[in-house]
Amino acid sequence: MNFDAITIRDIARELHLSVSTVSKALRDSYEISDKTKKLVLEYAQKNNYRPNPMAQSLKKGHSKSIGIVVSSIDNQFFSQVINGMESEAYSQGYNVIITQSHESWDLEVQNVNHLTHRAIDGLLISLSTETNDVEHLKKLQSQGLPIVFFDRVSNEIDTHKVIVDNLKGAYEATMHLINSGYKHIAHITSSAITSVSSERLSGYKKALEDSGMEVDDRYIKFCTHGGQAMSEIQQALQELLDLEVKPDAILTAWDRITTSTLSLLHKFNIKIPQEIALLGFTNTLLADVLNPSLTAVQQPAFEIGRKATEMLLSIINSKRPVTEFETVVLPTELFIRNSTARQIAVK
Amino acid sequence: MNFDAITIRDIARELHLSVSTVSKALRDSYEISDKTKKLVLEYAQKNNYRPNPMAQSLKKGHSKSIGIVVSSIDNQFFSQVINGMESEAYSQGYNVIITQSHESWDLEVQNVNHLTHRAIDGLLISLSTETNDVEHLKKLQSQGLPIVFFDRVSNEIDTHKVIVDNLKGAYEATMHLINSGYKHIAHITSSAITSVSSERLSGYKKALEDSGMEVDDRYIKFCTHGGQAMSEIQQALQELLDLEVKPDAILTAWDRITTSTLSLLHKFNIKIPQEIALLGFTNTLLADVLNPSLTAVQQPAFEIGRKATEMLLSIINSKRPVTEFETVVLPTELFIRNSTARQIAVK
DNA sequence: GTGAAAGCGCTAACAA
DNA sequence: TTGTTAGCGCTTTCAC
Repeated sequence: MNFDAITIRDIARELHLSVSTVSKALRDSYEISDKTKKLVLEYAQKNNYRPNPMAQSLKKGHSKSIGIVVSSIDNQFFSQVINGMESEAYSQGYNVIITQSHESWDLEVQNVNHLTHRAIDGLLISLSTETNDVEHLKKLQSQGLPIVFFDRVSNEIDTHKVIVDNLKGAYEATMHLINSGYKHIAHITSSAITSVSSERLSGYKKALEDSGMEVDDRYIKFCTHGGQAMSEIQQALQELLDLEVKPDAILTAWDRITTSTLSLLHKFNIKIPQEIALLGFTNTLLADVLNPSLTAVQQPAFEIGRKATEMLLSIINSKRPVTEFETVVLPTELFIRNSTARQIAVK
Repeated sequence: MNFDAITIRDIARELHLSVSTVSKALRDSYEISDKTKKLVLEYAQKNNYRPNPMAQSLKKGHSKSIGIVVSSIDNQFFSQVINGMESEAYSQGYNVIITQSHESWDLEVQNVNHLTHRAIDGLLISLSTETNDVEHLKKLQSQGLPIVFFDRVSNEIDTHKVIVDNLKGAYEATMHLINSGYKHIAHITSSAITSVSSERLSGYKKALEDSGMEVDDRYIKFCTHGGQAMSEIQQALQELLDLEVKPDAILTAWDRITTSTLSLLHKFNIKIPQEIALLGFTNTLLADVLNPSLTAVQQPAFEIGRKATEMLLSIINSKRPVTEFETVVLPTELFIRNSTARQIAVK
């Protein structure tokens, strides 16, 4: 299969002009006479000429597009983030290329390599759960690729970052559970490697400690694959249910873990919140219509994406190397719904 | 900001070799001695050489990547479709570039133009709700860009297509409602322009007719923006509720309309299914844990994506122009849950 | 086994 | 106002 698209050269030949004249006419250069411009433009139009973006990029040294790596787009948090990114990027004349790591380090590396270097002018990335080793990103950065982290960041790399106040978000969430009277609050999170998990874990612990409650490791479960597999979460949950004192509330730290836990509690026929209350980090638009409606810690996803992109573009457009980096911390918001409603004793 | 990445030329200069030798060594050509290969490879490795994909694409005439246009990735149906596409594409050494039209014709055209021509080797597209005019696609196709439609197709363009049996899906869904005893079944769908909507509408009508029930246009509501705006759906719903005989069941034809309708019914404090039953097309993974659990027509999204990609790649890899096109029709599946459960009269 | 050179489609400095 | 030319980084024939 090959293209029979016309090139600038074809136009030049046909019109008995030089390629440069055509090129300039097409770009409406002041050097070219109106008559020639008109001629060229009309011919181009008629023959449906389109510049070859690759040749343009190669020539100009940039592609006017930025790469995005997220773990999974079927996570409303990330799709909202991406909407924010698109919005900012488009407004500045950039396009975005979206790829998914599916929480796998291998795929992350593969995607980054594809997007790599010059094919994109900059990279927006949220690390996969598995990612521990960020050498692939360090190298790219040292080669001059502007990178901005959002959500799951690495502290081994110095660059702009956009995160939320995970500690506070988890703290407030846990406090809400404590204040509602729950006594045995479990925490299901992903791998402790990620910045996000460890901060949320700290918030959870701090709330317990500040309330004079004991932090019991048996109530903390890690899903190292980020809960991509239901089985992983099922096992974590089963272990919690097998404890001599079952938890009466669960704080889930990740979008997918939250929704999966909800599904599993249904499957196990456990009443929420009567038997176990559930409070989760999630950006699903359906929180209100879940059964029960879900108390949730929500992140300003669109703004995260918008801000990260704005920062990335500022690096890209900077005349000189940027060496001063900034970390923007946005607030989370707690929406209280029925899944944590303390039951009034029914007589 | 500019890159100081090394090129094949730098390696050649440093190693006192020619560019062509380096190029060949890098590609492990049989012409090059092991010694030289080793030398080049090591140097490249050490200095973290990466080929410039744009130059490669320009030279080779293809980019090994395919473009995807969907209306919105925060729709589980599309994210599942995309997963299927990625899966097939990766297995054949292709990458995917995802863009969103947000149900807007303008954005669709803009995205297609960006992905356009040579920057991608082929296009997978589901039309936006607004899209009526497909000239932009016709032109591209006539220039040789392989295009495969999925989900929302255009019958003005002759190419491979992957769809589901929308008529049957809607027919069975409506039949389920009828058989459950519902008498006044409303239908909320998007713009009738799209193939999908009109087929589903036909299925709905056919079921009513086959059951000897009257098709009443007042019970059919169109959301021309695909339900992107909640207000649109709210108005449709309000009009249904204002009818002298309120519907006792609603069939929603689109993912977003389904979930929004559910939210609105909650907001209006309408009991589902007691007052109004709800049955919708949706691929959300949360159908089981919604309140109430949602009877849904689900599409084989992953397979749609996989199949469409397989077909696209077959065109791309075809030696000669493909002129025989095929439309694959996959089945939908009806999952019966509580949102349509006929109430046993409680004494 | 290695290298010179042409060219993918486009842009832009410089000539005419 | 128009044309010539030299690349952008890479691949690939064809010489040596």
